[in-house]
Amino acid sequence: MNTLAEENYLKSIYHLSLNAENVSTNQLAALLNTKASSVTDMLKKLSDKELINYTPYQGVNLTSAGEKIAISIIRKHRLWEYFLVEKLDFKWDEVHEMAEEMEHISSNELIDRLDKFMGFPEYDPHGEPIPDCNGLFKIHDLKLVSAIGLNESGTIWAVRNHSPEFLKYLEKQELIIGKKISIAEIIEFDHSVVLQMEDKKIQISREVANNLLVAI
Amino acid sequence: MNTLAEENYLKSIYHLSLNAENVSTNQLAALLNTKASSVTDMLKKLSDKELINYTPYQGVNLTSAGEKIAISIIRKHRLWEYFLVEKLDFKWDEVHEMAEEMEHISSNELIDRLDKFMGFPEYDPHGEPIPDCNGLFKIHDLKLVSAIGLNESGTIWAVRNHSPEFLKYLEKQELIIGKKISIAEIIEFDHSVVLQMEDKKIQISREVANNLLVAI
DNA sequence: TAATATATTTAGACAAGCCTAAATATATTA
DNA sequence: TAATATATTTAGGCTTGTCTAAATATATTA
Ligand SMILES: [Mn+2]
Ligand SMILES: [Mn+2]
Ligand SMILES: [Mn+2]
Ligand SMILES: [Mn+2]
Repeated sequence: MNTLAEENYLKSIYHLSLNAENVSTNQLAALLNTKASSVTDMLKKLSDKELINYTPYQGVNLTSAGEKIAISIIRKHRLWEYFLVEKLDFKWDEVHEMAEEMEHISSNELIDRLDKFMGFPEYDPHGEPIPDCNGLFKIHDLKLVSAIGLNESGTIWAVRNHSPEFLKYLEKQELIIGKKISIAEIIEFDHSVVLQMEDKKIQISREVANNLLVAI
Repeated sequence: MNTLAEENYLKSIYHLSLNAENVSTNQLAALLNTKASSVTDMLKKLSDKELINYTPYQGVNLTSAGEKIAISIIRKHRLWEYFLVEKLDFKWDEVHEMAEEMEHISSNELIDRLDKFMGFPEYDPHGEPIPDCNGLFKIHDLKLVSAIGLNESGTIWAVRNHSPEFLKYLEKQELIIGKKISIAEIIEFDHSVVLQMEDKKIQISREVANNLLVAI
């Protein structure tokens, strides 16, 4: 149907669109680890296929056909991550790269049966919602730890970064999904945050706080 | 490591090598649904990588490095077929095409854990042996139904063709793995074969007999 | 063994996806 | 608003894997 490269571009446009209406060439180049000129080439192709709306110099957004494809890739990614963790006992920091390959297995019948086999899970190992076979998924009102105020509290719900380094660090600090935390102190100088947990206080950097989502 | 195209060539060379010492350019072109000139190009590449022994005009065979890769692709193919049938309830005639994609998922750790998850199965849904993580597998002395004599009997053990049409036909005729049959008659004219089964006789064409393997 | 048929390789081309360098458009800032 | 900086696109090229047509090697057959 669509090539692997096209699918990866659509998925990246989808993810970047969550933060800004239009996605720029350079944003895509950075996320896809490629050059701006390569991105321009592909944007023309996707535009010809009517999967994105593209006006030169003005950035892009997905058409509904493009969004549908993006969501189906994300559904596959998250279901395979769930499978790897729940059925094959991988850790949450080990599955992202494998899922990057598996998300391109084309059969929808396969992924729907996998979904059923696992009991229709709603969240992947990183707390992200898994779209159902119609592309629908739960949207929670989550906040970055870096964006909540002093003494506010919440429950760790999801992470914004799937790198093994980040996930291993969180695990070591016991900052896992479901944990209750509150903001004990915000360091003005470097925006580090001191978290009050049930049994201890820990300090995390601004960068960590920027990749950790809580439900208030 | 190796590209998808390279993996498919190695796998095809492996399969064709089971019947003849050296594999010809045209045999590969036919199996891979491509042109002889394309095959020649790829043979040069694989030869440069020392995955095959190639002498122009003389056909090819796998080096031990090439064979190792071919067997690992076949291991993945068969384990995924087993997974699709045993865990996701697909029928044996539905899984081959999906496995053609899944066999290229690169992680060996993943496939070893999948193997364990399923209890280290020894045969895939088509009766073919699944190589273990060291590339070792059972070799049975099987015979084509077309190659056994009048009144000889055996047990259907494996099929040589994975097309949905063939497999559906076998299922309709109850020619499934494990069934006992004997040769009741061989029609001289077109080499059709009449099989005696437990409760009935059925006649199959030479082509079907050529794709059905029995253990004597 | 010479002529013919078949198999294989070579030559030249193309699409996809990527690259670097240069040109051009947009944004910033003086 | 003019100069400068940044973002984006265009031009031209490369690699992989494919193709058709032509050349050449091997096999078959008279
Ligand atoms: Mn992931
Ligand atoms: Mn995830
Ligand atoms: Mn198969
Ligand atoms: Mn099989």
